Amino acid sequence: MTQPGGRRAGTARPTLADVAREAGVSTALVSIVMRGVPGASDATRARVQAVADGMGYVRDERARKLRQSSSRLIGVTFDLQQAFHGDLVEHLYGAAAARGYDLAISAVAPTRDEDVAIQALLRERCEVAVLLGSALDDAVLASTAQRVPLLLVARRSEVDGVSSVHSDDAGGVGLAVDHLVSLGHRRLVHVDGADAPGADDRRRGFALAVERHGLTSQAQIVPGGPTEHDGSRAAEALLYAPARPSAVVAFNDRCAAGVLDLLVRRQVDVPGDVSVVGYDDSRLAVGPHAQMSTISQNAAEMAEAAIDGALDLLDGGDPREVVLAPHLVARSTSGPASGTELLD
Amino acid sequence: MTQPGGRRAGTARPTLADVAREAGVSTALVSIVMRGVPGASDATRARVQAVADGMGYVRDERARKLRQSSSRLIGVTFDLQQAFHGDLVEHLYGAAAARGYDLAISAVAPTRDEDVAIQALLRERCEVAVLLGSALDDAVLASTAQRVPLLLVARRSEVDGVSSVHSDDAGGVGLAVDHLVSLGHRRLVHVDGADAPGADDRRRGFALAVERHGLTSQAQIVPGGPTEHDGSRAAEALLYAPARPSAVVAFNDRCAAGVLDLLVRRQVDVPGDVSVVGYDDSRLAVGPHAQMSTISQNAAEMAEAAIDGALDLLDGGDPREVVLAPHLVARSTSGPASGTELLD
DNA sequence: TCTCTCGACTAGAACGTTCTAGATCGACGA
DNA sequence: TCGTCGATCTAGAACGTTCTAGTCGAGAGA
Repeated sequence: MTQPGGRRAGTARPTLADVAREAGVSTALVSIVMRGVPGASDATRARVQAVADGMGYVRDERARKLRQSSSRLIGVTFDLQQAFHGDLVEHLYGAAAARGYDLAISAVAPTRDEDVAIQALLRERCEVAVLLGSALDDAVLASTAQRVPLLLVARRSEVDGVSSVHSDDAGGVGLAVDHLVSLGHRRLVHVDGADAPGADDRRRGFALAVERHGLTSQAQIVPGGPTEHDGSRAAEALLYAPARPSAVVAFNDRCAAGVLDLLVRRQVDVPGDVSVVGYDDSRLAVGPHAQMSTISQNAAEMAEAAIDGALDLLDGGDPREVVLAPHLVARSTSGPASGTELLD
Repeated sequence: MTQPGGRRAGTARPTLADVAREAGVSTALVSIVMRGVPGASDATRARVQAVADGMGYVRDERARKLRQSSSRLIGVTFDLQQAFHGDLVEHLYGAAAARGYDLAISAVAPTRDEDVAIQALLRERCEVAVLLGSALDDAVLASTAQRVPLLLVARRSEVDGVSSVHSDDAGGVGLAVDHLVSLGHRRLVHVDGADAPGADDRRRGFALAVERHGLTSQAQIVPGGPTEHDGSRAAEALLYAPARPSAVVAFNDRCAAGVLDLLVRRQVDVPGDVSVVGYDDSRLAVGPHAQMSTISQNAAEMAEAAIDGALDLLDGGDPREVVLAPHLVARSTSGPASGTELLD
């Protein structure tokens, strides 16, 4: 007994034809009414709409997209574990809807490869794929770009034919350094992101910024990584360093959270003794356990730029790289340098 | 110039008909080969496959699902902001694939209502909808259930015709209490979840458990909430309480993180002076800043149960409630009660 | 009165699959 | 020699929508 009485109500969903029969008109007319396009009188429009509502008609997106010449569908891959991706996806929904496009989202996770996620999108026949923080290497990106127009978000692309939207990582770290220097800090340290995407740029940005302020000799770059654990480990090492820094610029918020946690545990006053600045303005930054000063990438702006870039690519525009300006969000983990700092 | 030369390569994706023409066979045969079903000789199978690969053929999932009597599609709504939902979605992918089903995921976020997310799934014609931690009220759930079989995850359902999979919240809190009592703790406090889903059950579970241990008079339930901030606030109040508790059972991990953060800031030793147990075993629990003892809901098991329940519903099975046993994960925020505790 | 236009509506062909119902053909047993 | 069978392949109809190319009146202009 697979189909009989036990079957859920409403499983046989009404189609255009059902509505048309009920209303005594053609399917084409119902289609016109449902889409809200001109071609029907107000009277019949109202009548058909009422019948459709009464029957609980919901259009079949699959059939619609199959028929339409363009599917008006944007594919998005994102990492389930990354909070910032969540923010981006949320705003992508809005940005796409505003331009009359739908989103097909496909998740990436430890047990679900990026390839698998992209393949699923291709099968959905999205017109363009937006990859959030892709970890694919250039060769794979290039071959994927043969199949579908590609736009990378939060990652740079050197691959021919692939657009990208990312923030100015070097500049962002520069903002953090400027902020700390303006608070009187002189001994700055950067806990870097090791080989994480964007780590090179942020390292470079730190080096440039401290040089700009003439503080290179007092600055230091220590090995870190993208996780709390990396931050924690790096902070521990710093505590035993001969000249303890007065301010830390971490690779990202998770790393900064690790740094903060260790400092708090060791009774180091933040920001009294040491200031800490993160990067991303993820949800980690706004918990009460860390009203973290950080560099914000502005997910909404990034999402808008991504959708714009994707549609431009669809219109035959040339691939391009959009670099967004990040901005500083000063919260409670950064403050004036202590007296001893100012003296040296 | 919308279509001309600038167009991305590969935009016109090959169809079954293209492959068939190229290989000199019928579309039906290509379909047979692509699906890997019997009905083609090994020789032609290999030849057609080669042609398809050469042309970069990818099947159109939309057309396929339109044609198939059953779409073999499971719709899932999840909250982009909740880490545990991410874990669940990951395992849902696996569980669905193992049973030959695809997943259509639709996100819920502050700017994207659950209604909107569900409507999108209905348009995709999924056969059954799995709602993670739905916040819809019973009336809306009931009317939605008229349109598509419904299964709630991580939430109880009193609604007729709706299945659910959730863990035994009361029992889980009981495990936490048992654990703490076995470590010698006597003065227990529960920072509750206010009106968050599941908070009632957990509150009840705490009351039952302390009663079971004959500790009701020394136990206390204080108002909290589901966020770090709530936990922090509650912990602050506890520090000023006349009889400081020796162990805290928090509503969830975020709440526990808030508690922990405040305790650490106030130089309260965890678990030396106070033990803290969370609930969820989310990623929050495993950061280095809090190797948190917690109650784990086991996302993988829950996802399996959800898919099983959803497919059972599809097969005409009666709606049912599956209650999973949570288990304790003892990490470093819970330890033996201090001497003073043991004396009283 | 005859044509012309315009609004309201419809018939039927797509879209790219899968499925049902054959067709074709060589082999094999009687 | 003939029918039968199984393996291999194909024609054509679905699926539910949108789109193209109409039809049909009614009113306007000549």
